[in-house]
Amino acid sequence: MSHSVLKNGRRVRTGVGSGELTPVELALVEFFVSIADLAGLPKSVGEIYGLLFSSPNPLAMDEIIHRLSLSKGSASQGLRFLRSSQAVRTVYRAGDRRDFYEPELGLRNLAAGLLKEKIAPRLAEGAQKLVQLEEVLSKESPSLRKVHENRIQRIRSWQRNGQKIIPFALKFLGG
Amino acid sequence: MSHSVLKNGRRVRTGVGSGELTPVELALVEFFVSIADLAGLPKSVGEIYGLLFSSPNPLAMDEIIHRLSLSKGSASQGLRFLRSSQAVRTVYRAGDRRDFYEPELGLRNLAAGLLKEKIAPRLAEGAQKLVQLEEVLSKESPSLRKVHENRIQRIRSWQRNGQKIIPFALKFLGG
DNA sequence: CGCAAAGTTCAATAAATATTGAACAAAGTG
DNA sequence: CACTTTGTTCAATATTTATTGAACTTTGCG
Repeated sequence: MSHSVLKNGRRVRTGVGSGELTPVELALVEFFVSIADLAGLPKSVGEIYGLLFSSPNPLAMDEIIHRLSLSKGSASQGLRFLRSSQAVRTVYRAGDRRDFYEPELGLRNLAAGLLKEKIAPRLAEGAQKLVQLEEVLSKESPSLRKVHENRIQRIRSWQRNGQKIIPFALKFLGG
Repeated sequence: MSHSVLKNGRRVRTGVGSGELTPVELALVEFFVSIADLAGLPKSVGEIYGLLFSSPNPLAMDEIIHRLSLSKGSASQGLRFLRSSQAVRTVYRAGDRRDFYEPELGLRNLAAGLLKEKIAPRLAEGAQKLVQLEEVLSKESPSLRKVHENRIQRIRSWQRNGQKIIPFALKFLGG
């Protein structure tokens, strides 16, 4: 349990040591891993957010690596994603060169971040495909073209309705 | 209906044959593949829905297999998923033993189906984890427990807000 | 019935994705 | 500056997930 590894000189007090999580931390990490999975994000991203969520104070990357037994690469990439989607904030600590991280706790902001970072670009790409589509439409027989124009209208209507919801849903989550 | 490969060795030339898609079909299939990807569904599911979406008339499984060059297994499993999430309906054709499929075109129903089939079970699983969590909470030091109780409250509030949105969002999508 | 077409299942395999770790860059520190 | 700590990048590898195809079940028809 508490292998409090005194690294260089005097790091005393390590509540829980290397690669181990308390039961509560473990449960929270698992919870967020399952959310990450649902959202199509790497497990490591869920683990990192979960650990930060369970921590009373901000953590630095090396602590995250240690507690979760992650590689430096995964931790760096995971934090980059969480930062860029505003799921995590950096916190500065006097006399420490490392960046410390704390989780965003507002669902609204979490959702908005994911939306911007993960979903919006894909939807744009999809819309792009629709444009290409219109170009080839004219080459079809009139009857088939009518069917296809109809269906594409349908997609357009989906897009409009989807757009309309967003600001509204975000407001809801803002509580 | 105009497509066919006569099995007695002769091919009757028709619109579009084996494993080929017209440009419009291709664009629609790609569109839905990118949506499937966004939603964390297998590519094949997107392909199947896309092909059905582009088709003026219902298609049978063997036609889908042929046009998309899919295996029987993928087609069967993909259709099973689409059926179970109500993204696709079976249509009966007199004198034909095969099941024919047509796409659901209403965004509301599509969304509701995905929600029920893919999302809801995962969220239930997540809620389950939270229950386990409460059990171990009591073993923590008072100050840490306070922090954790707080954060778990936060998750609860996320869940409540999420729930509230759903019927509302569906109504929005209802056209 | 017996046969053939339609559809399902699932172990093996292929394809896609995440993770690792070693090489690199940046930024303080003394 | 040389040195150490911190953080990034990305090719190689491990892990996860989807797809295939052959064996099986089911269904309808003569």
